[in-house]
Amino acid sequence: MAEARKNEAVSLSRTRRTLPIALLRAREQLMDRFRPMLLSHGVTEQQWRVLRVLNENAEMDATDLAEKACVLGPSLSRIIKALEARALIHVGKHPKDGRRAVIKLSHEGQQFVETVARESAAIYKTIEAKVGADRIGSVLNDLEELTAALQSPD
Amino acid sequence: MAEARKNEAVSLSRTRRTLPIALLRAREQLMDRFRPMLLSHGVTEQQWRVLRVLNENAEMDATDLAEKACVLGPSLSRIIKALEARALIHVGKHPKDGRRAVIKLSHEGQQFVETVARESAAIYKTIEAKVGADRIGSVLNDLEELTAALQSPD
DNA sequence: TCATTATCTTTAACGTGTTAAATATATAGG
DNA sequence: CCTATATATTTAACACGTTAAAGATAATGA
Repeated sequence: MAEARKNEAVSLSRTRRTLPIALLRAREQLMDRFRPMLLSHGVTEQQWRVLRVLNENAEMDATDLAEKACVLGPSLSRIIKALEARALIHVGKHPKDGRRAVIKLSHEGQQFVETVARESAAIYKTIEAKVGADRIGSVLNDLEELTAALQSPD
Repeated sequence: MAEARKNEAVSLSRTRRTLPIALLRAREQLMDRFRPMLLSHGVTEQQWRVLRVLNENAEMDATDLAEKACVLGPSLSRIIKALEARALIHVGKHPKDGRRAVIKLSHEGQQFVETVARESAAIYKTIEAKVGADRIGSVLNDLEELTAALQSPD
């Protein structure tokens, strides 16, 4: 059994100690705590990101919304249909540029966001209590630096 | 424009400075650098994770493989079919437990992993050069601590 | 003005994520 | 031995991720 554990440790150091997988695992651990709540409100994680971004920006076109909510264009097209069908958002056209959509929260959408945001904040607090706000801050700083470094030219 | 930038900064501090989104963004930045290479070899990111884990473990059942490769059971079922159809893996049954599968790399699979692993390592090195090995190590440590804290009881 | 090129959004096709349920085999208790 | 329960894997259904391409509108230049 000591031997088996040794082999496992070796394999972990190879695939697990790699940035993409470490990021994926950490994210799974986190989302496992949010998903049941989102499911109970009938939204997916991605739909929720879109709603939150809209709540902070009043009016956006699809390109900006996709960028800030971290979803791809094709996914956003489907999400917009779903959210519009539930009357959580309004979709119009830009008056000066017929290509652009103008997307905003409906009144129901705003109320929905408030409700879910409260529950989301409560879950985030339990995570903070467990992990430590300082550690979360340090991870966020590291991740921002990492992302910035990857985006820099060359 | 200074005003527009200020608004943007505020919104970023709200949705962007949140653990799930920061993890997602960092991961996207990284995978954008690996995906074209994987696509050129005809494997998805998830299939590649499965192959790598198999390369480090010789023989596994589906449950362990799914856990270590960070894919869900239903996804693994589909991935196994795809990789078996390409003869990159062999799938058998556990001799003492008819429920379990026994999955291992084929000879072609081993060669495939070697080829792709070389290119993958080269890409990882360019990332290391850009980001700094020290920073990567620090992010990995933070993420491991975060994941451990989230998994701890209560 | 007209054709060309660029930009915004959607559609298509296929693979994966997620949840629930089905299937098959093992194990435990009576 | 037989039934009930647990475990391993697959299937189903629906949403998103990813790439490529199509459709629609703007901007550009001859």
